[in-house]
Amino acid sequence: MISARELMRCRSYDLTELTNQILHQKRKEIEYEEIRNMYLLSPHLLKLIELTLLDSTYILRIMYELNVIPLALQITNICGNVMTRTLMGGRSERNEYLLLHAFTEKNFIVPDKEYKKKQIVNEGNDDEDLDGTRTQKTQGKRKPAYAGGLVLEPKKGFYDKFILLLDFNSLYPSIIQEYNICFTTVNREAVNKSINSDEGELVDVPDWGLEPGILPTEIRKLVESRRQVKQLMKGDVNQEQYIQILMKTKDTVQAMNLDVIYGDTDSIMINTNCTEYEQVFKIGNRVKAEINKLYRLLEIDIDYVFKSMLLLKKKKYAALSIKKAPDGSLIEEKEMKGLDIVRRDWCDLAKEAGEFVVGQILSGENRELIVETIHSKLIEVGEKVKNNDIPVELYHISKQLTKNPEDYPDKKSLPHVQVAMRFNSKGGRKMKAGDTVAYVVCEDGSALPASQRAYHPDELAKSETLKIDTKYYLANQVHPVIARLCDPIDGTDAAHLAECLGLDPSGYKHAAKQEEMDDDDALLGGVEMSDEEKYKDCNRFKFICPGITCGREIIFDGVFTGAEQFLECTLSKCPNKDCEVQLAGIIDQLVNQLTNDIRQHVRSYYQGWMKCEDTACGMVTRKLPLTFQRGHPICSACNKGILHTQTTDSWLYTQLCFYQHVFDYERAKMKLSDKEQSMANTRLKDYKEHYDILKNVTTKWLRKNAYSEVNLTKLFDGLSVLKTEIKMES
DNA sequence: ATGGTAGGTCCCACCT
DNA sequence: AGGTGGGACCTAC
Repeated sequence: MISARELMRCRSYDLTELTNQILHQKRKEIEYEEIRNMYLLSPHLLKLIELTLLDSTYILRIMYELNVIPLALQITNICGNVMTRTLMGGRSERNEYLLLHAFTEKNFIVPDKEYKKKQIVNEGNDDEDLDGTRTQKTQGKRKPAYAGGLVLEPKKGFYDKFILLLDFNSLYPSIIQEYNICFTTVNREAVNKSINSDEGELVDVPDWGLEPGILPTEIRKLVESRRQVKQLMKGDVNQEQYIQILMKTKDTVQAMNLDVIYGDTDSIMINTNCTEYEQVFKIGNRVKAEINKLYRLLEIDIDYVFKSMLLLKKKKYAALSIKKAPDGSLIEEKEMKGLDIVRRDWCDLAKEAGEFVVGQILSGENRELIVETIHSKLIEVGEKVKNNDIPVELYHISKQLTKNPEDYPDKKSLPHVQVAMRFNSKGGRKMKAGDTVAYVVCEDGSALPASQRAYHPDELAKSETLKIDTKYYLANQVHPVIARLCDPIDGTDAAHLAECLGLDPSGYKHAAKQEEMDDDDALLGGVEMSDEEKYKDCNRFKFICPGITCGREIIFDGVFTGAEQFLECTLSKCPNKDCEVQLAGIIDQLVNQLTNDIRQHVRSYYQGWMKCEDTACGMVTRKLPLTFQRGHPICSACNKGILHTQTTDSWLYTQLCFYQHVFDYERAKMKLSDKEQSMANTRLKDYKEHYDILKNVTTKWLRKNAYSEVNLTKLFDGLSVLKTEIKMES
């Protein structure tokens, strides 16, 4: 059981489940009451003995299948600990032994191990023992000892363009190597002070000149040997092609807007807005190259290319990954993270329905068709449930006991604890901490809340009166799982989904979708945007006509006006009929105006007005607060929200692109009819140089500023956080 | 005594 | 009635 916990993921780790999962055999369970009876007749007793021996062979065969002994031996050889201890689980002891050997070899004397009690958030005397020592009986949340990985707010929604997933390989080990983090190199006093203070002061990274520490050296050995093993396992598949891609990276000169849609700790997801596999790889490799330049050892790499993706929440998404097989064909694979479907505490009925829905959404089919298919599937599920046409196993819900059942202070409303208590009261095998309890929610004639109507599957099987609570399963299992998946999908909503399942839809709001589109999203969104859309938040270029009798405000929205034989250039003359001013003749004034406008925007960008992200607070300030959380300024008004700059670099970038666009003669020409194009090439062609002058003004500003070519901002935001982390923020 | 933090979701008690 | 905070569980990294 312990080894299986370490080596595989499973709903439950009891022998019946493992035998089923690994050996694909059905183990016969004997109920406690039966055992006594089996002693009454010798054939029955023989049967009992036979079953017991069979259990032993199951255990041996499972260990064989999982390679338990060779793997444990390998770990023990590497760490130099005791093999029985390896087999007993517990990871830290293995690390301790590995380091003890490494330090001893270098003639260090290692201090005795200290056992420290961990601080509980809610200070109080309630779990103080008689002798005054603090116990950890109340496993209330501890205050985290240090800050963990940053998780970017995802740009939720469904994507059908290729998504790149890049991640740092073995981030923490690499950080340790990159910055030479070791017990021997880090200022331990400062670390302890930092841990014990509430402020979480930062500790400096070790000086660059120091000798490599023991920890980084050991980690390098481990990472190297792991890399070798991986290489051996991979064989020579794909290598040639891999290198070739790498070589062509330089060719991708085209400036691109990298749209970072999500990231968790050591990874970044980029919407490439692209539908060509090879092209996606080029983009990915460019990013990779940019980032890897920054570090000595830290290395980012392309992990996945997703063909379509449903991004729901932090740590919750589904995607269709594609890989090239050795024969060149593309292999698709579903990748699901965090969704209810991958959790064991939802019943299979809900999970299977959810799996179907995810499959549909990712299929890339026509949206209306998908919605229709989902609806009819739900109608089918609803009817099957009502007609008792569902195998009872699909209703099983599993939850693990984290304490022994009797140790829960509030067991009344924890279904799995109640079921375990009843099970234990029968005598025989006792369910205890770490066991997984299966239960079903039943109608039992009482009016109690669902959480108090949970029964062991055996109780349901034996009872005449208990019945599956079908409404609970439709409303509280299937519906929420499906509704969450469909949230970003247009054409359906919680109420409609409920209706399909045969539930009363009035309780579910026909609410608008949860759309969290901010300016950034609009700018970089997943769909290819029209120019109007892309530049909708931009300031237009306005100019007051200097004509003595005119003074008209002229708005430049493009190069050409009118159509066909009446086609004109916006620079030819003032739009005021009675005004004779030739705009192309006063190009210097226009250049001045444009330069001023751009300066204004750049200034406002550097002035750095910030706004609190908490809309309830809404604080606007230029004063940088004194408190930071992982590199982000915290609003001093509400002490909660993160302050964001109002004129963002991406906005400024778009604004400059907009000016460029307005004066782009060649590009505007492409959109004209054939007849108009020929006019643009003849009668109007002299205006081109005037537009070019204005266009070049903006191009110069775009070049001048770092935010121009590639929008890596978010990405580097993430990276700077990583840098902060290695300063061991407490 | 027996790796960690971040984060979503459900449920209940408690408050306004 | 509706918000909030904490416990419990499970997952991502």
